[in-house]
Amino acid sequence: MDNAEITTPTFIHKEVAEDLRSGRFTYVRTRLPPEPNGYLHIGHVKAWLIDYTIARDFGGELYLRFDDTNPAKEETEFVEAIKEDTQWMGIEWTKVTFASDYFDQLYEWALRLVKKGLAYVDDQTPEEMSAGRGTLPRGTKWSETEVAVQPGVESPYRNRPVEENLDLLERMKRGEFPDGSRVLRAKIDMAHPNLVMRDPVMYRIMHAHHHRTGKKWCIYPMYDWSHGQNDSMEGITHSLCSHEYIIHRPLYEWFLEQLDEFRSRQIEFSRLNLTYAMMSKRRLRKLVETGVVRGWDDPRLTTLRGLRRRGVSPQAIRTFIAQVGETRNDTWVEMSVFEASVRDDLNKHSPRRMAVLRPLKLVIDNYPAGQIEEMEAVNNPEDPDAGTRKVPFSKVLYIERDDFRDEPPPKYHRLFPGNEVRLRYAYLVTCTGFAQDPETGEVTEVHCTYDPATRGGNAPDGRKVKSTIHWVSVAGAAQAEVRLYDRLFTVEQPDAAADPDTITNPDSLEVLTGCFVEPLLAQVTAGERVQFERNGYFCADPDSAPGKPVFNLTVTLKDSWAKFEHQK
RNA sequence: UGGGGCGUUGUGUAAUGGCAGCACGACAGACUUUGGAUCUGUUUGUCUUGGUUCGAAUCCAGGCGCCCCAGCCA
Repeated sequence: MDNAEITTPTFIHKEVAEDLRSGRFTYVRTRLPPEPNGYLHIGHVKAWLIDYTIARDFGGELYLRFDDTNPAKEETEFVEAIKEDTQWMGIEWTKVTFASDYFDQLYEWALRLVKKGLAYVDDQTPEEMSAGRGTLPRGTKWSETEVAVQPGVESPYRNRPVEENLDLLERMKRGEFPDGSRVLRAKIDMAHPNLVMRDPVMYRIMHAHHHRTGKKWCIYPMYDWSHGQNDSMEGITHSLCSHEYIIHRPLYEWFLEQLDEFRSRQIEFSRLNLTYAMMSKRRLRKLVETGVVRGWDDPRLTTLRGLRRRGVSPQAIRTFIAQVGETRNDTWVEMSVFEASVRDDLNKHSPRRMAVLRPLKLVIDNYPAGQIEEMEAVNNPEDPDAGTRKVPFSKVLYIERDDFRDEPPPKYHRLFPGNEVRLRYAYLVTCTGFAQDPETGEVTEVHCTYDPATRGGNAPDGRKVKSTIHWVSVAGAAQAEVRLYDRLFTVEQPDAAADPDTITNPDSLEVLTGCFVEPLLAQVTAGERVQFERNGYFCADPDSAPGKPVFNLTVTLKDSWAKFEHQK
C-alpha cells in the first residue's frame, strides 16, 4: 500500500504517541474485530484503515480477530469473505485469530472472578433481570421516559456462596441447564448510573453448534466478557472501536483491573455515515433475500464486493477515508465526496475508449464505401506512458443519439443540420440531413460530409468547431451490454427510514443491450476499468464473455451540459 | 429523566492562545481534440451568553442543541 492517503496525524495518532512516550506501552498492536455474520461494507473500511494505519505508522502489528462469540448468527462462509475483502483492500495482517481460540482461557479467567466473589450465577428470567436493572421495557424511548432511571434491584442470587457459583457454572458449561435458564454475571454495582455496569452478563447458555468449536461449549461469552479479555490475551495495545462502545469502556477497564492482566486501551472514534448508503447488516440482508438487488456484490451496494464489481479501486476508497478524517463527531459524509475520490483515481489510471451507448447511425456520404482507415487515438491524456492505439474508421459510424438534434436547443453545439463538429481523432464533418421513420418521426440515420483535409481532427485553414463527439465504426464494432446505475435509495439516510420497502429507487438499474464499443473492448477481463469518453468510467463485469463484454457504470464524468440543460 | 459523548461554512475536516485554512458541493470565468480533462476566482463558518487575556475556535463558568445507552447482540 502506498502512503498517498496519509495526511495530518489524527487524534488517535496523538494518543498512541503519548502512550509510547509515557511508557504506558512499549510497542503497538491493533486488531480488526469483525463478527463473521455478514459482508464488509465501506463503514467497516474506515475502522479497518484506522487500525491498519496506526499499526503501520508506529511499526506495530495488526491482528485479524474474528469475534465469533455468538454461534446463532455466525457462519464460516463469512470468515473467508472477510479475509478476501480485507486483502483486496491491501490491508495486511500479521496473524488471524478467533475469539473462540480463547474460550478455554476465558473460562479460567471467569473462574478466577467467581473465586474472588466478583461473579455469580443468576437464575432470574431475562424479564426479571431487565426489570431488576431499574429500567423500562425495551423499546421505550428515552425521551418518553418521565421518571429518572432508578437504581437497580439486586438479584436474589447475587450473594450465592462461591462454591455454589463454581458448581453451577461448571454445570452450565456441561450443558445441564436449558438455554436461557441461567447466566453468569459480574458482581459490580446495581446502582451504578451507567447501566452497562449493573452486573453485566458474562456467559449465557446456548446449546448451539459453533463453526469452529462444534458442540464443545454450551455457554458462550458476551461481547463485554470476551473482547477486552481477548485484547489482553493477545497483547493488543490499542483496541480501536466505534463511538457507541464508549459507555462500555468502564467495564472494559474494570474486568482487566480485577483480573490484574495486561491492560489494553480502548479508544473510540465515530463511525462512517455516508449519505444514500445502507450499512445495516439486517437491512442489507433483506435487500439481498428479497431480490431487490442481485446479491451482496450488487454494484449498487456499498459493500466491498459491490464496490469492487462496480469498478471502484481500493486506492479510491483509501483516499476517500483519508479525506473524511477521523474524529468523535457525529457526521454525515456526502456521497459526492466519495464519488470525487473515485473519479480522481480513475481519471489518472483508466485508459480512454470510445463506446456508443444509445446508437444512431451516421453516414458520411462523400467517404469511399469499403474504405477503412486506422485512426490514432490517445489512451490517456493524463498519462503519456499509456501510449496510443488504432481505431478503425469507415463510411458508416455509430454516434450517440444525444449528440444529434434535428432542432437544436440554444447553445447546443453538437450535430444538427448545417453544423460542423469533430469526430474525435478522425475528421471534421458537417451535417447535411437526416432520415426519419415516417410512422414515429424517430430519427433513423444522420447524413454528413467530411473534409478529407482534416484527418486527425484539425483543419489546415485553422477553423474551429465547438464540439467533439465520439463514435464507433460499424465495421469492427463489438456489441456490448452496459449497466447504468443510479443511487439505490431515494432518501439520504436509508438506515433510518421507517419503512425500508418504500425508499428504493425503481430506476437504479438500467440495462442497455444494444451498445457498440470499439474493437479493443470485444475481449475484456472482469474487473478491467476504462473510461468511455465523454460519458463515464466503466468496469468489465464478471458476466462478460469473449466477444460479449458487459460493463458496469462506476461513476459518470461531470457533465456541465446536462446540468445546464436540466436547469431550464 | 440517569449516565456518556459531540458542537468550526451546505457537507466533512485543519488550526491547542496569534491572519479561521483545505477538500467536496455551489456559483462565475479561462482553456480545451472528452461541453465531461485541467486551471483560476467567488460565496458562506467557530452553537450561545458572559469571563480571563494585548489577543480566544482554543482557557474558565453558565445556557442551548444534537447523538448514544435500559439484548442472555456485537
